[in-house]
Amino acid sequence: MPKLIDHDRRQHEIAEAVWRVIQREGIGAVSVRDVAAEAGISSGSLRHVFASKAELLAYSMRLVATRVRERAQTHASITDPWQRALAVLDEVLPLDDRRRCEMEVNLALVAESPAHPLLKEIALDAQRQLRGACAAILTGLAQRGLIAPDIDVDTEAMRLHALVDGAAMHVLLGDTDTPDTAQRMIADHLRTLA
Amino acid sequence: MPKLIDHDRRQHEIAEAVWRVIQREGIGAVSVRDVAAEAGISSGSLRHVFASKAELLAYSMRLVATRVRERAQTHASITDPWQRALAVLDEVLPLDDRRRCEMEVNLALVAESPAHPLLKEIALDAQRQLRGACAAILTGLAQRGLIAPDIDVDTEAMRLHALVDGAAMHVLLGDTDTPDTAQRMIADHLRTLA
DNA sequence: TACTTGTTAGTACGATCGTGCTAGCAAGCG
DNA sequence: CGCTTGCTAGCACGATCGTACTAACAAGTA
Repeated sequence: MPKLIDHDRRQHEIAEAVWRVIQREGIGAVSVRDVAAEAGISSGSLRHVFASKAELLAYSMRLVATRVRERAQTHASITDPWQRALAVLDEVLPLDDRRRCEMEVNLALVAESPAHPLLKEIALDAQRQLRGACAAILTGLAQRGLIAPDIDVDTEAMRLHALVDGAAMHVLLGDTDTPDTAQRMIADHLRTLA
Repeated sequence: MPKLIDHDRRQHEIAEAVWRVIQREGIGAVSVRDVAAEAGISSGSLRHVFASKAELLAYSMRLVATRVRERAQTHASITDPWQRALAVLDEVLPLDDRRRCEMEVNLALVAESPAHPLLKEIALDAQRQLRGACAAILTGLAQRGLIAPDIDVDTEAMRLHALVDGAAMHVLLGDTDTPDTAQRMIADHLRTLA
C-alpha cells in the first residue's frame, strides 16, 4: 500500500487553495499550476485528485455550499426563534473573513457559470437551498406568531432571499455598506413583517 | 488622411463584442483574439483602439453603466411618480435580452474586479450611482406623500438597492424567479412602504 | 526480504494567451 | 499624380495554459 492519505482532506485543502487564488487573482487567472503551488503540491499530484479543471472548480463551488450549510445546521439548537433565524441568515452574509471569502468565491463561480453547465447546476442548487431556508424561516416565525401569520410565504421568501443576496454582494464590493449595516438591515426587515 | 472611421462607434462595437463573448464563453475565456474575431476585425486593429486587455474590459464595463443610465434618463419625462420610479428600477432588472446581457456582463466583470483595481473602481461607481438613484426615488415618493414621509431614506435606499440587485441576480441564474415575478416584487415592495 | 500498488513529482506537448512590431493599404492634400 | 498619414492585417515572441505521460517513491502484504 502507498502512503496513507486522507483523500477527502486533500480535496478540501486543494479546494481552499482554489478559494485563495480566486480571491487574490480573480476567477479569470485561476490555473491548475497556480492552485497546485498554492496548495503546496505539484500539478501532477493535483491531477490525481481532480482529473480536470472543471472538476476542480465544481468541487470548490460545492464546498462553499457545504460549509455554509454545515454551519447553518449547527444553529438548529438555538431555542429562540428570532436568534435562530438571524443566525442562519448571517451565515450567508460576509460578516468575517471566512464568510467573505466564501461569498467572493461563490460570486466568481456564479459569474463563470454561463460557460460551464456543471457550475450552473451547482449554483442553481445553492440558490434553491437558500430559498428553501428562507421559506422555512418565515414559516417558523409565522407559526409562532412572531411575524404576521397571513403573509404569503413564497412571496416573502423571494423578497428575503433577494435582500440577503443583494446585501451580501454590496458588502463585498462596497465602501458604503458594511457587515454591520447589512446584518442590521436583515434583522430590521424581518421585524417589519411582524 | 486615411479611411475615415468613427472612433467612438468602433469602441462601442468592440465592447459589445466583449459582451457577447462573456455571455457565450464566460469571463474566464475572454481573449483579445476572440473579441476581435467576434467584432469582425483583426487583433492588430483592436489593439489600436484598446491598448491593453484591461482597457478593453474597463471600457466594456463602463459601457454597461452608460447604457443603463442613458435609458433611465429617458424616463425622466414620465409624469406619474409611481410609473417613473418603476420604469427607472426596471432598467436594472434583466427583463429582456438586452438588459439580461448587460446584467450578465456586469456580474461577470464584478466577479473579476478583485483582481483588477480599475474594474473595482468602475463597479463601485456604478454601485454608488444606483444607490443614489434609489435614494432619489424614495425621496421623491416620500415628498409627494406616496410612501410614508417619515422613512429613513438612507436605510430604505439600502434595502431597495439590495432587493433590486438580489432580484436581478436571481432572475439571471434562476429557474424559479422570472422577470415578471422580480418586477412585481419590486413594485410590491414600494407599495409596502406606503 | 521481495512484491504489489496507489501516490507523487517532474517533464513534455500542442494550443493559446497578451502584446510588440512591421509591411501595406486607403484616402485626402499639394 | 505622388506624397503624407493614419488605419489595418498579420506575424513573431515569450509566457502560460490544460492535459498526458513516465519514472521514482513509499507503505503494507506474503
